[in-house]
Amino acid sequence: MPLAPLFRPIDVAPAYQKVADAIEREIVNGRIKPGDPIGTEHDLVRQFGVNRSTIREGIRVLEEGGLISRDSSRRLHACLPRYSKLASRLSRALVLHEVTFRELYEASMTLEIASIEGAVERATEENLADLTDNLARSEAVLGDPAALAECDAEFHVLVAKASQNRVLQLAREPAAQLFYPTTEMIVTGVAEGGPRLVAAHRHLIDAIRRRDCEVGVLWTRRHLQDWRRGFERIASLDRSVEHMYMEHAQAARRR
Amino acid sequence: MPLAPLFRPIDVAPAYQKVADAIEREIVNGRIKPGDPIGTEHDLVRQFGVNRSTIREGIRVLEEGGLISRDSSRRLHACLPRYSKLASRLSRALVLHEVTFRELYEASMTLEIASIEGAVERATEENLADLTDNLARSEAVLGDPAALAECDAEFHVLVAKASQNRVLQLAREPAAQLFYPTTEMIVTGVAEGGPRLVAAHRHLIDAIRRRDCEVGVLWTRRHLQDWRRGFERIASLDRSVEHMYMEHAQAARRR
DNA sequence: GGCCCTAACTTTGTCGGACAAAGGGACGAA
DNA sequence: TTCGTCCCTTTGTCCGACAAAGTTAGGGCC
Repeated sequence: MPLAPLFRPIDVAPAYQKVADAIEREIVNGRIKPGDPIGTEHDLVRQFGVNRSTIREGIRVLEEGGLISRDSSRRLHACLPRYSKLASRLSRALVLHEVTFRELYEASMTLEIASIEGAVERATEENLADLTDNLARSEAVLGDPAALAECDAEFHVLVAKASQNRVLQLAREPAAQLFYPTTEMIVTGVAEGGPRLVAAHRHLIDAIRRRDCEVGVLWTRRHLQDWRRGFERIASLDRSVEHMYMEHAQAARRR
Repeated sequence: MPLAPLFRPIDVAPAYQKVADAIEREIVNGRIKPGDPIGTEHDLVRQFGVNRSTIREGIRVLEEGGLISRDSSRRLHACLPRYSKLASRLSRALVLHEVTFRELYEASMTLEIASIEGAVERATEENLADLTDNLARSEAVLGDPAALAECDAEFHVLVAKASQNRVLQLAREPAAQLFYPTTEMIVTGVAEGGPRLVAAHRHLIDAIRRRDCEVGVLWTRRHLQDWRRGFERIASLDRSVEHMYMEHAQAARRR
């Protein structure tokens, strides 16, 4: 029979990690609210009793995690992590794991259908206005594949927003970010691609406005199947997402 | 008419950020492969021509992003970001955004159904063996809510794995991590909770083995509805996920 | 009194150097 | 060969320093 343990495992984390953990704890448990100032590096040096270099390493960790950021005057304050930034981390991970477009397609089918269902059920007038505005802009840039692809990405973000479900919003984003560059390629290569894309968006807005779930789901399916058909003219669905696609995700992250 | 621009915007990012970006680029575009050594801090000092403090700040950024890590002897090497670690960042974000359990429930319903559908279609013998093993362990710890909740979380990770869709695996994880602590509470508070949970798992494994999609979806629905009923005995679905839940996610991240 | 401009102060980003602790490798002894 | 020891490297941390950019305070001007 083993002895009752006398000692707890000791915490051997490096100091910068402990600094980051301590600040993270205060933010996550709500004692520091988003927007609250964190104090200057010198303040933290005094509070934690470690060197400024150590503090700065801890700050980098939190900054990268999106928990704190620097305002225009570079002062530190807590903030709400932004979905698009976090999602781009995930997109990056998916690329490194070499997921296939088939996985992307299948997951997106599920996620986008769930989004439209939520949107049909709960979209507000404001959501609809945003979507309509997006549609108008899409029509205006029909001849510009890059701009159209960007509009398409934004359209689906808006649909997800209209679902009023932030978990869904977050869950769909990583896959969606990887779609974006291929959409541009498809619209460039397939003549009827642009008009079909915009037509699908119009039907989706209509379905949301009329609260017609079935039509919404139908057109989401068609929209994604269109993407698939277009993509398969270029490459196989079983191809893994390639590294070049990351450039777009990186650009999106900085925005 | 505006003049044609003579100059490109110059890059004013701080040096540590440039260091991180440069290394990230090499990893993401594949010139440095997961597992490859990055070199010592001193090497990087020489290569980038900046101070070691600056290099170290850049390293922290990449480390937090999961792109590089240190092995047993603390040497740096590139690595594949781990889903569970990234997902816990997202879980943390969801908590800070104060998402409701209703959002969590709705999104999970979609994601877990998609997982089981994929698993029914594509699960391998090995997946089934893992699931069966998990079931056995669950039965063994029926009296221990914390252990059972952990088994439940693992079960659904295994189902997602069996779907062979890594995008789905990643998408479901943040929401799933937030479920875990409530499962423990429910199993503790509701006497028949544990047995029902294990029974549902048994039916799910059975459905996967027999490739019976309908039954799989049915039991996933029931399983989640059970959770919902249990949860509603404790609190309203419209309550936002609270800060205390993060403690579990944090523990999971370090693992 | 209110507003603008300058000067002093703060804060950040970066640098150079320093040292203890821990790990790895080489070298010699058994 | 295996073991133990010594040395070197690497990391984590500290100290002090400085330029650039931002902030604050004070004084002069309307």
